[in-house]
Amino acid sequence: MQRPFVHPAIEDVTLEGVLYALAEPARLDIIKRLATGSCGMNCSTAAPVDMPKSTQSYHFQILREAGLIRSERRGTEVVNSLRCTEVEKRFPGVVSAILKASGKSKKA
Amino acid sequence: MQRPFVHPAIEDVTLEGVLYALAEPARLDIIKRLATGSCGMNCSTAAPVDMPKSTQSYHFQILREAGLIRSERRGTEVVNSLRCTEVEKRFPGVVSAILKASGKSKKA
DNA sequence: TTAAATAGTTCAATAGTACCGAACTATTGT
DNA sequence: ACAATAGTTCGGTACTATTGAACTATTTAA
Repeated sequence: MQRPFVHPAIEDVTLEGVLYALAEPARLDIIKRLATGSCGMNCSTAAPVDMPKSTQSYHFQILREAGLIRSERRGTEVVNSLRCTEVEKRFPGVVSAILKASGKSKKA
Repeated sequence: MQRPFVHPAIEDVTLEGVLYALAEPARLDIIKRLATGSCGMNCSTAAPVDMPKSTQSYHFQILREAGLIRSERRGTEVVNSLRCTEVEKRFPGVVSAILKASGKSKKA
């Protein structure tokens, strides 16, 4: 039996959970990818290329439970979309500043 | 022999490191405490009350290596201060938005 | 100048979390 | 009904966090 996806209500979303989720480069990557496209993406498309499916699944679960994404099954795939508007209202500037900063790399 | 404190140059500070450091509630707590006082604080003062010293030391090291604080020995104690201005210039809005958001708690 | 007090660091062992292959579930198309 | 596709769950291994005990650094006082 597969458990249905759990999405916390926006008022139950915690800053700790959001930061924890975004602190992992692979997960921040997923969020960045979702942020570029305007529509939802399936897991394989949103995740880094050579990441094992079980690891993908794990990271999507963390992002979902942190309140950053919404996942819904559409046929054989699971479509993931950002909950940016809600999260931005709850913690103004946090996710947007992180996304903006995420382009920067270490200078050589 | 005790190793001297290591402080990364601001251009070597990574978003990943900053988020990782702040994703831990104990460490965010330390940063919040340092942000309220305008001057530096020793480790015991800045850390949560009943945290063992070895754990304190570990967390301060993470914050230091992430580039969020500067630590310097002053007599028997180590004075820690924020590197907010620098970090804010490198990743505009990130730390300030997190600090602003950090007051919010789950609704009952 | 040594001894005690204070403040923090380091070490090493244990406890907890992440990662990923293998097996499983759900849905669609033939 | 069967194969294909997309993702989930399980369980073992590998990594990370936490902490008591021992150590280091500095100051103060005898």
